[in-house]
Amino acid sequence: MSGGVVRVAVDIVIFTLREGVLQVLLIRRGVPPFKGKWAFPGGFVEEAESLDAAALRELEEETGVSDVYLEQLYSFGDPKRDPRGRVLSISYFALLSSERELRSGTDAVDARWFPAYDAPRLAFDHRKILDYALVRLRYKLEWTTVGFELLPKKFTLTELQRVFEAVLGRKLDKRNFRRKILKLEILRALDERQRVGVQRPARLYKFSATEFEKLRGRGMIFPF
Amino acid sequence: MSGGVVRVAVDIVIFTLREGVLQVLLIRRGVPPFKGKWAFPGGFVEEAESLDAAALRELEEETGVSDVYLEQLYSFGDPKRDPRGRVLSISYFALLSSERELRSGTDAVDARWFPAYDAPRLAFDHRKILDYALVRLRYKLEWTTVGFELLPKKFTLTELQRVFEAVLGRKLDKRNFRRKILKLEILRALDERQRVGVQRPARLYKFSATEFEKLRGRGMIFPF
DNA sequence: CCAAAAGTGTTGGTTTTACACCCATGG
DNA sequence: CCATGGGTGTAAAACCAACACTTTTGG
Repeated sequence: MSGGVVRVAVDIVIFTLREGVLQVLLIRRGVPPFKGKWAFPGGFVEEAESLDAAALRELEEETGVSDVYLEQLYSFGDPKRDPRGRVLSISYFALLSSERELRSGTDAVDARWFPAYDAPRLAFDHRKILDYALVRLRYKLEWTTVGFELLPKKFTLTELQRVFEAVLGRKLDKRNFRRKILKLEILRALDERQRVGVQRPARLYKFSATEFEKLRGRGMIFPF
Repeated sequence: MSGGVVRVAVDIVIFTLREGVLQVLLIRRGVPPFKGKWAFPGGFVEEAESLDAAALRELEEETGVSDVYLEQLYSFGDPKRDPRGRVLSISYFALLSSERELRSGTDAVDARWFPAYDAPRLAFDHRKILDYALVRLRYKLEWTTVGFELLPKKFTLTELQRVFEAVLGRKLDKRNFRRKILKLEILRALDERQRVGVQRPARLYKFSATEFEKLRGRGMIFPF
């Protein structure tokens, strides 16, 4: 029994959709190293705390949100990634539905949303983490149901399409998109409508978890 | 700056194909905890060593093989997963081509291949790691080109089909399988043949990386 | 000539893509 | 009656699943 002793941090890539743009939450570092640079929210894992619990705790501490979609992304362990010494980063990615607000205590100067595809220079190796998170998000959007996590409980089909377009970075055909989504039978059409502008109100839908379970059974949803 | 101090280990799920069966390498633990139980090869990450380097080193130390397909799988950090104290496990999975032999020094009593879908009881939380590795392997087999890593440089289409069948756990149609693989245009047909039994010799193929690169460009191969 | 695995096409159903117009609403 | 986004169908191409016989070889 041997082995070097290491400190372990979690870093969380939090995505949301604002004004039809995929955005990521960054925090400006107030202390060295990389003081003044933008970085992902995160922090050290505590004694007797699981990795998932640490990620949830940091998320809650830094943004005030809980009960969000969260999954482990990758572990970065280059011995030189942190100039302070050996720090392992277990990265997570989280999806925040577009109607949710950060805790108002979160100082606007220190925490800001940036377009995920046009982020500033990042501290540490966080650029690599972001790239990896984007790959993962694009992939999961197409093959799983995580896309709904970026929307409120009730949403229109056009809003859902905007999520796909913002993440994938390309326009989709409205008719084909609707046919494909509806054929999955994972949405429940509501009687309610929503007026967005001056035009015809759009029907609202909600994600139907029971239908989703059937899909999992058919092996159509990938578990990671 | 704070944070609990943790020891970090890598654990490696090594798959290969023997006699048409997907197998996984296990090592019998000679010391507590879980003395006598089977576990994945692995060990502690050293000072100034990256996670990937640690995984490669352990692989080489415990099996004598190097230059294999290796990718990070997931990090397990339940604080109670190791009775000795806080040990993080960064799990990896590796694919060994079927013709490669372990170092003969590897004692047959202490290191053995087991059918991956019928493994014995495992130490620590290694059962969870194995399940996760199998999910990942099945998925990557269908969507990437990792399948070739389980075969020698030159192989017949039937051998390739056996890899798919062993990993996916179901029979595939020979004609459909061949059409699908050949349509990808990632194989180069060789002039050589290989006689396996008494019957008609089978044509040999090799994986063609240049064609593979074209596929990546078309977005048909997922990068993880 | 027998046994064994290699090799090879067709058809029907499903899925995907490309594409354009009418509808409901408020002002 | 205009502007705006909501909502809808069809046809061609590509893809997928099911299915059986002939070929080559050594003994």
